Amino acid sequence: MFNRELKKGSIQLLILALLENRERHGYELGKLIEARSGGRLVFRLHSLYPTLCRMEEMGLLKSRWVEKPGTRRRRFYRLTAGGRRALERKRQRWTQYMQAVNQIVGLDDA
Amino acid sequence: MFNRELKKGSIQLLILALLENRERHGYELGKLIEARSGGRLVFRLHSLYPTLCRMEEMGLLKSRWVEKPGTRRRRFYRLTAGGRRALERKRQRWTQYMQAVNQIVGLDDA
DNA sequence: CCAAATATGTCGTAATACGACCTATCGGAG
DNA sequence: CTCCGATAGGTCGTATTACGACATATTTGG
Repeated sequence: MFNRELKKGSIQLLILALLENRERHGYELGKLIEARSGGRLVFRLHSLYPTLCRMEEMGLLKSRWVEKPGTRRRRFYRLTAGGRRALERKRQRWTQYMQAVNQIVGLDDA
Repeated sequence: MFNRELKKGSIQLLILALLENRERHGYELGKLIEARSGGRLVFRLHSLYPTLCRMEEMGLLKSRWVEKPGTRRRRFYRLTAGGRRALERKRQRWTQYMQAVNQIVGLDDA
């Protein structure tokens, strides 16, 4: 629904926020973003996986494989200490960015 | 100040909004964005010029050279009818996008 | 006279979301 | 039983786009 370029830069914030309280796997993250935005914000799964990989390399996430009989294997991600700090930083940046754009575009409140 | 990726996708909205009521030239647009965001949002001029060019090709803007004695030549841009429609569309998209992200990230209001 | 601000532009790079494509398992409908 | 959709993970190449480096020219102020 949204412009591809508009979505750039927010995906990491979204992932970090969804992992704040519990560990989740990639597919779940994609579905959650779609559900919580009322279907308006959709990230393709094949966009999420490379991003998760990158974020693990950056030290923001830690993953582990979980294999249970009766279910397919899943890779669960959880926040590291660095990821938690990044979440706070990105939340602030996002808020300030929103305010800056709104000030110029002439939207007082969303 | 902001992440490069975060800024992608909003520059066209900003330009269209600033041109809503009067024509302006490129340098002025850059300075205005910086000033109105309190210096927080800065787009380099050499990012603006190609964007303005693209937007003119897309039919959103119309430009004209203005040469006055005593000043350098400037290229002024103004909105076309299509640009005006694009502004409304992008304003709505931006608002909805903001709401979707905030819903997931857990920010109630900016 | 020289520096800074004004004013516009080109070229190559990096980041990243997506489309196309691939693999595999599970539950339910036919 | 078979096929399909949902679940679950992944690779590779492409398009978009903001930026850094670089180039150019004029005007104003110290």
